[in-house]
Amino acid sequence: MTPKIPDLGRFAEPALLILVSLSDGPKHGYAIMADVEAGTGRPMGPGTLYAALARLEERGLIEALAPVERRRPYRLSAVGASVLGEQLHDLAKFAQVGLKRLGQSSS
Amino acid sequence: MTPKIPDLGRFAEPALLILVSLSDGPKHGYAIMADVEAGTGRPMGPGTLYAALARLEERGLIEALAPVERRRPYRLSAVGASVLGEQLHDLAKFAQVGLKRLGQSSS
DNA sequence: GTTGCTATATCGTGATACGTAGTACGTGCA
DNA sequence: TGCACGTACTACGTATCACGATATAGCAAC
Repeated sequence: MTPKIPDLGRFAEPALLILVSLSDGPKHGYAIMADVEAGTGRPMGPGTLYAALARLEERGLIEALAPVERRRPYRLSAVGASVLGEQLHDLAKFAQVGLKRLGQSSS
Repeated sequence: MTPKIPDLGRFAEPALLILVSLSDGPKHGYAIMADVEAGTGRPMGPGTLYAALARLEERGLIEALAPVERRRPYRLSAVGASVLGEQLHDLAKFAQVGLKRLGQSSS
C-alpha cells in the first residue's frame, strides 16, 4: 500500500542497538547480530558490528569479558548503562514530542 | 556533576530533527536551526543543516515553498509526515524496550 | 570431504556530519 | 557614515562511520 517509502538514508545507529542488546545481559558479537536482527528486522553486518564494538569499548561504554572458546563476550559498563539510560530517556521524550506534533499520540 | 560522560560519537540524526521541527509547521533553514538548538541544547551548524535539507527535498520528504525575501521555507510533504510518524513510532517502542531492560520505566 | 553453521577479522567505498569561512542584506546607533 | 550585530544562506574540506563483501577458521553431521 505505502507507495515506495524512502527511508531516512542511513538510519541504524548501531551503537544504541548494541547497547540495548547488551542491557539484556553479556553477549558476544554474533549473538548481538542475531539479537539486533530479531529486534529490528534488519541485519547488522559484521563490518558495522565489530567496528562499533571496538569504538564502544575504547570509550568505556562496554567491557570485554574473558573469551570463551572462540567467543569474545562483552557487557555493559556502569558508565555505559548510565549513558544508555540518558540516551533512551531523551529519545523517548523526543519521539513523544514529535508524535504529539503530528497529532498522533503514542499508540 | 556528571563525571565526563562520553557521548555516542556522532549522534544527532539531523534528518529526524529537521522533520520534527517541520512537523510544527513550515519553516526556513535558519528558523529550523534555532528550533533544533532550542529543543536539543545543541546547535546544528549550517553545513549539517542545508546538506540534510537538500537530501530530504531530493527524496521527497519535504517540499520547498516560494522564497520570501532571503528565506527559503520548507514544509513536510505527505510522504514525509507518514515516514516521520513511522520512524517516531518505532523509536518510541525501541526506547521503551531499552528502558524496560534497564529496569527504568518510562518516567 | 564437503556442506553448513558459528564466530570473528579486515578492507574499501561511499555517504554524511560537522566545522569554518564567506557572502549579503538589513537595522540600530554613535 | 561608518560599523557592529543579527539574519539567512552558500561553499568547501575533513574525518567519521555505516555497510557490503570477502576471508579465515573451527566444529558438527552426513
